[in-house]
Amino acid sequence: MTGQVDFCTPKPAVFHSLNEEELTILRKNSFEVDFKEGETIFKQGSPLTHIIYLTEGKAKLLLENSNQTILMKIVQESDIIIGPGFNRDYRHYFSVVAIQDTRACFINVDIFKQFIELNTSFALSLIDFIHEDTVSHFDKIKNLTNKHMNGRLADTLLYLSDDIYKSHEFLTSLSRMDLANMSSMTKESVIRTLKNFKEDHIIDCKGNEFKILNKEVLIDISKKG
Amino acid sequence: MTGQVDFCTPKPAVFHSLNEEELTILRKNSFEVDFKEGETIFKQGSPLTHIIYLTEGKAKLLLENSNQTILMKIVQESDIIIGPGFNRDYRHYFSVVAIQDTRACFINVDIFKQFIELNTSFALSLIDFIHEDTVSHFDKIKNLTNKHMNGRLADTLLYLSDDIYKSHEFLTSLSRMDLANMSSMTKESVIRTLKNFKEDHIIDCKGNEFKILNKEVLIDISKKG
DNA sequence: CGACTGCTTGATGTTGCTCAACGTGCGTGG
DNA sequence: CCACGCACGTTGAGCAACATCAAGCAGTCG
Repeated sequence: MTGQVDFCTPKPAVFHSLNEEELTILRKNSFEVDFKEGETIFKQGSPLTHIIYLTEGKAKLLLENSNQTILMKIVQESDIIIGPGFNRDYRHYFSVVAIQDTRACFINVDIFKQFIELNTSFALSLIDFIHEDTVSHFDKIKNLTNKHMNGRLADTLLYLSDDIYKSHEFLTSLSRMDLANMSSMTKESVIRTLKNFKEDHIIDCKGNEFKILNKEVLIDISKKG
Repeated sequence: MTGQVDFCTPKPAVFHSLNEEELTILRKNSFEVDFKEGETIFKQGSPLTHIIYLTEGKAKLLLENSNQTILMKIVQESDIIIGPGFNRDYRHYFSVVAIQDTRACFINVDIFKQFIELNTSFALSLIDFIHEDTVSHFDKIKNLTNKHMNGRLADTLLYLSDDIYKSHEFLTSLSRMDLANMSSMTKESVIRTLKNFKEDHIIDCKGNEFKILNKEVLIDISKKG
């Protein structure tokens, strides 16, 4: 952590439901912190004292385990991060680690809870937001049980291209191991599968630079599993 | 569907947050329907017009797919079923099928939404409830990526024994195929693994009757994967 | 009684993990 | 400056886990 700025601007869509008065309270009770690439924003198991959203940069959301790490998703600007520990055991159920230099806004959890108690349309937006996550969990579970390595890695590449880097060509700071944890395979299998995709001219990659050459085929592989 | 009774009693814990007036509205806007074993209570993809909870019996919650079915969990008396389509696209994201004769209470979805808008402590309970589900999804994802068949089937048996039938000895209407869909394996593998467990005197089973003989070992298998 | 559904078993094939070895770039300390 | 360790990337061989396929069996329902 290198910097700390007070009064961050609340960007996530959930906050659209707040009125001016509430936004003022929010601004007064939140602050920003800068993280460098690789730094942990918060750690699974630690106390959940603040709700967080990113104002800049990207971070990976990790489900950790003695044996294994699962990369659930990449969070980026305007993504709000509320774990299932909120209002329950107040613990973090996952870790969040910056994959770029990142600025995060911290909102005191009690203030956040007050908004739910005072503003029902905020509560409703929040429920919508959590449900959006639920759908992605369903997708993840379906993919894990249905798809083979080709399909899962194709999914990961399409996710990075479409949702995160928003280009068919991107430079990422994610390692082969990260891609493996995203697709639930070993790093060796990631390398082998990428090699196959390259040989079939579906993608091109050198180091951390990726190019999607034939998106249709990639989508096809993702669908067929 | 064989019967229909008006004015069901709201049992799920979420409703504890409602006051007398609201409970009256709830009773007036809900009704019960009886289902026989095997009948579909609602189907994935169909419109979500009612929130449901069971007043009697048990049902399986299924994520369906062209190739595969995933049995996510068993719902039973007092479990409320709110899908992620609520307040979003109003579609069901999973199917629910009775595994016993079951009575379900249907609550109009608009009325349900009104409660969230009028009663913030109800909204907060609901968020807690959805978060509870999120934790179970995390567990499912962890299990799928970490554990081998032995561990996954041990999980399923412990879940049925501890959470559903609440006895170390139970008779179930779930088929071998259902157990397979719960543990994401094939029915053949379920049969083989059950046989191994029997040979090691960890469980005993004849047809649909199950007995857990050595719970400690079963827990151990579940942990080790 | 015959068709059907669910259960069981064995043989066989595939997927993808593990392990081991090696290369490469980068930072650190002598 | 070089030596060294370390993290990451790459490749190949062998093996364990698990699915698929095929066949037979038991119970049940019209």
